[in-house]
Formats: sequence, C-alpha cells, structure tokens
Amino acid sequence: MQRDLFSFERDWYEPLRAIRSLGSQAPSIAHQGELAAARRQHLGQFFTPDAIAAFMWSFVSGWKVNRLIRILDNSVGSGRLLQYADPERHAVYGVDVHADVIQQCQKVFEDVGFHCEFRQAGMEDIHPARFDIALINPPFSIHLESPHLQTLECTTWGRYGARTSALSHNYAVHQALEAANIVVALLPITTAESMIAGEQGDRSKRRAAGLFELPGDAFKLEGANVRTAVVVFDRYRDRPSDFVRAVVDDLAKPGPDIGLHFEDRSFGEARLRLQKLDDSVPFITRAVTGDKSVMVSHDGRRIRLSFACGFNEAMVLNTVLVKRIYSRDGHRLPRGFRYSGQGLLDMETYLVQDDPVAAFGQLLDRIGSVGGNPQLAPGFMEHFRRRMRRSARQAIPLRHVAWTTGAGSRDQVSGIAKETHKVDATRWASPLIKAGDEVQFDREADGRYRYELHGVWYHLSVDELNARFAVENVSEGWEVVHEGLCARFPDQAAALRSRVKALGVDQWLDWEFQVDDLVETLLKPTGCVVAWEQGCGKSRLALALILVSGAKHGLIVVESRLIEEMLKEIGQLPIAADQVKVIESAADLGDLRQINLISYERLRMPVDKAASARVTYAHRLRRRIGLLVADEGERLANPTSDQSRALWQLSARRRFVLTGSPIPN
DNA sequence: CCTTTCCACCTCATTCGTGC
DNA sequence: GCACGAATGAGGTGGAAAGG
Repeated sequence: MQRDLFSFERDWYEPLRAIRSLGSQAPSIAHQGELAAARRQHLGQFFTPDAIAAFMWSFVSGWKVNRLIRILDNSVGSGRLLQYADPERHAVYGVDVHADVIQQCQKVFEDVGFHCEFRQAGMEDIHPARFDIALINPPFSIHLESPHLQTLECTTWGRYGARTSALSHNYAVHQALEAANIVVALLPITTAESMIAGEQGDRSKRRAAGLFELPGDAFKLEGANVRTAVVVFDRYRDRPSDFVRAVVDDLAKPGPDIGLHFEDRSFGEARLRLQKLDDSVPFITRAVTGDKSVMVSHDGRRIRLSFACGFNEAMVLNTVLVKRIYSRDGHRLPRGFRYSGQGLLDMETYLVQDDPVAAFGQLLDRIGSVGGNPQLAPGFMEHFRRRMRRSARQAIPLRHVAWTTGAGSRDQVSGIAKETHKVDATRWASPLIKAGDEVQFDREADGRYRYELHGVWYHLSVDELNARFAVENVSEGWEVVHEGLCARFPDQAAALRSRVKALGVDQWLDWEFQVDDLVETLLKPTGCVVAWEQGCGKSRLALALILVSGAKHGLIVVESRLIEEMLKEIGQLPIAADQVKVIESAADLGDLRQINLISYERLRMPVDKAASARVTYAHRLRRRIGLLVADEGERLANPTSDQSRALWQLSARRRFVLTGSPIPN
C-alpha cells in the first residue's frame, strides 16, 4: 500500500494536499518590522512541499520490520511528511496548534485505516516518548513560552522561570531527539549547521548522520524565502567520520544510504503525553438522581457549587462556565483560569459591582434557568454582606483636604473667559468662547462643572475651569475634596481613638495629625499607602499601626541600614522588649512577637541557600503576618523586582506602605 | 540585448547577552 | 535586578555583475 516516492498521483492523501498553509496565504511583508506580527498571524505554518517530503521519507522508507513503526511529527500541519506512510507498517502520531488541519488529518488518516493519533496541541504541550522515527518540519523562529517545556538544552530562562522559553525549531529538534531513535528534520541552514557542529550540545553532534542542503528556492511555492537543510540523526553513529554532507540539486532523487541504525525491538507504547486537559474520560461521574438542588457555598473568595445529580451538574456547569478557554497569541490567562465563565464563581467579581446582591442574584437566576434549584449554605449571605461592607469601606478615599484658589469652593460660580478659546479643542467645529464672555457654572456630583452654550451642555474639571476663566464670587481657602473614613464611620473611629488612648499610644504619637492619620488608615480594612514627609515620624506610625490594630504578628520591613535606627526609636518608647523581634536567622522565624522587624534584603533571601533557593524568609512567613508595614515604599516601584514579589508572597492580611516620596521624580 | 544571479543594504520588533 | 546594546530574521529591493 505504500505509495511510490516521487510519484504524485491522486490518492487518499489528496484531500489534505488541497489544504493551503497559513504561511503561504499570508500577504508578503513590506519590511522586517512586520515580521513578528506576520508570524503571530500565520503561526509559522508552512507545509512541506511534496518533493521535499519524499526526499525526507526516502531515508527511512527502506526499513521493514514485523511490527508497526511509530512515527512522530510534533508540528504536523496537514501531515505532508506522513503521506508516504503505510497503514499496515506505520503508526502515525502528530500534534499541531492549528485546530482545523488537525481535525482533517485525524479524519483522513483514520479513514485509510491508520493507527493514528492527532491532537490539537503545541509541541510545548507534549512530552513524547518511545518513537522509532520523528519526521519534522517545525515552525521556524516562533518563540515558545510555557511552563510545560521539557528541560532540553535549547531552553532558556522565560516568563515562567528557568527553562520555560525556547525557539520553536530548536525545541522541536531536541524534543524529537529525546523522543525518537531516528530524526529527519528540516531546519534553517544556520540551525542545522550549529547542531552538527555541536554548538547545541554534544548529543546532537554525536547522533548527526547527514546534512543535506536544499536548493534556495525549495520553499518558494510556499511563499517563504529561507535557506534550509535536511538533517538526519541516527540512534548512534559507529564512527563520527561516517557523517555525510551534500548539496541536493535534484529533489526527485532519494537521499543516499547513510547506514541508519534501525531498532527492530520495541519497548512499550509510544506516547505523546499531553500536558493539557485530557478530555478522553468523563469529567462528571455523579449518578443521575433528578435532585435539582444546587448548594452554593464559599471557600474564601471562591464560590462553590455542589450537586446531588450528575445531569443537573452538567447543565448548571455548562451554563455557568460556558466554554473552555486557552491562552493564545501572547494573551496569558490568570492562573487557574480554564473557563470563560469562571469569574462568575469569584466573589470579588460581585463585590466590585454597583449592586453586588443584584449581580449575585443573576448567578442564581442563571443556575435556575437550566433547572437548577440554588440553595445558599447557612451563613453564606452573612459572609457576602460582610465582604460587601469591607470592600465598600476599602473603596472610600482617605480624607483629602486641598488649598484652592478660585473655583472649587462653591456649587455655583460664574467666570469670565481669560482669552478666546474653543470649547472643545479636540473638535474641529467646536463653538468659541470669546475673551471677556461671562459663563455660569454648576457643580455636578462628580466634582466637575457644567455649563451651557448654544443649548448644549459641556463639562470642565476644576483645573480646566480655573485655567480658562477668571472666577468670581469665590474666595480662596481649604477645601475638603474627600471627607474620608473617619467622617463616614464615626463609631468605628471613636472606638479606635479610645483604643489609642487605652494603649497609651497618644503619649508618644503626640502630634495631632499623627493620631488622625493613624485612625484614618486603620479604618481601611486591607491597608493603604501613607505618604508622609521626612521627619513626621513614619517609624512611630509603623509601630502604632501594629499596636492599635491588635494584630498578633505584625511585620515591619525596612532597609537593612535602618533597623538600628528603628530599634533606637523603639527604645525610647514604652514598648516591652519582649514584644519586639528582629528577624535575622532561621531560628527567629519560629518565635514571632507582636512587632517583628526584617530587612528587604533578608526577606527575599533563601533561608538555607543549600537546601532550596525558593524557600525564602518571605516564603516561611507567608500568611503568618496580620499586619505588614513596608517602609520606604518607593523601593516597590517595580512590581516584578524580587523584593516586591517577596512582599506580595507574604500575603499579609493588612498591608500598609509608608513612603516619603510616593511619586518618583 | 535580455535574463538570471549575486550582493549590499534597508528596517525594526524581538530576543539575547553583558556589565554594573 | 536592571538598563542597555548587540544580534537576528520560513525578508524585501534595487542595481551590478554574470550568463546565455
């Protein structure tokens, strides 16, 4: 049944041959700057021309053995490289990121009677093993980035840590070498040469059996302009000098016999080992009972649905989760996100709505719409309302008073235009206001000012208004921009103030604004940024925050050189020595006090470098801190720096950042 | 005289490597 | 960790040189 090489009659492969690759359909680029964008479009998909496929196949076509020969293509496309396989002699396996072609491959190869497995997956999603032959023409120069990458020589440091980034064609070859005894690969000439020269690890050099330079126009029909070579790797080589290097001028001739070592025995089943979600087994195994109740409970911020009936579970989950989603095209999903409706099961989603209860009601309606009967777990609504109050309070801005001259201090003002200007400078036909015109303004609820011109209402911010108009009938003075939390929650504020007194904190936090700010910030349930000028007593505020909040374990993070100063400051205050601890060694971690001090440097340092680089002080302190105070908050400007990440890793319940310069110059 | 091949150069997003 | 610079390209173009 095997077709003759180099004869291209109509046959079973015809439907797949009709597919055109994305790369060959892509419009040509105008200059190099569009290269990367074009690659994102066509996924680096260029199919192998039949003549080259035949040439590559000719190296392995002579192998006859009394079992199925297992062939892998880790970027199979439309299966061009597998078209000379014989259902009675070969089992074919392939993956590709492009779903359309994969489905068609599976159908056509299956119909011919192949033992085959085609899956929609990137080569980064599989860990193939136990193949006899890998025939590959990988996408070139696509940047792979996945936590699932195998630890091959070609991997580098990536977004997900060490060995999580690689170049597609390099990775494809190394993966094939790992998975198969014999590898026939089509590569850019530069990569091919670096592999046989041993620049990509000794193993690829030792296994290299031949390099065949293809004509420069080999991929012209596919619309690609690249110099390529076919590289053949053996299981092993008897003598390195057996290496064959040749220039192919006639693609209609088979490759030379280079004495490949074919292994007649086989060990175990060939496997693609997909790392993605496996949908080959049912996800829902609950019995169908007809009980439509859906128990709605929560686990932290996650909303849990529990079911009594498998059918009901399927119906409800399908309508809530909607569909499976994947990261693609550089768009990375939040960790743990698999379904487009998953956000509906996150309580925080509802808390940020204008009306959280109504929004949550929609989730219950949605469950009801497919026959579910939602029942709230005892205490669920109480928890939900508590979280609502908490998030509402966190959203209220701190008290803010500003010195204003001009508009801003009244609800209705009139202004005289300083100079002739357009009402909306961004619009061409915008009406004009002439210098000296008088305009009446009304303040809106959002703080902007509204005025009418030729029957149309326009809006101006306070700053714009003051810039454009000389404002009359106002005086300058302090204006309260935001009332703040003390005014909104007077009872809680009073309770905090009496606590401050009871603890005697007001004895040493003796400037009036210090206690005011302390109470204001402590009313924030999860914390805030406190920007005080130098010399206002930030270190005292840090101590007061911990003491007044009543946290069991508070942590103050400071620069290492400031720890001494901090201790000196504490020495002057009526704070018992056994309340304070400076964390300097692993032993200190087991003995936390109410006030703990640590430096940024130590926080991100491994506790025991020899044992693990991952277990840092921050890691050991994770979730043990009730209230965290980060001094010199400007050090956290870069959210990806080690010290910022260490601070996040702590996951303290309440977090306060103190800084003298919140806005960098 | 016409066609093909070769070569230098263009341009810029992206990645990779290095020194501090 | 960070900033910065070098390297690179499933490329493209125009003109010179070589070939027929």
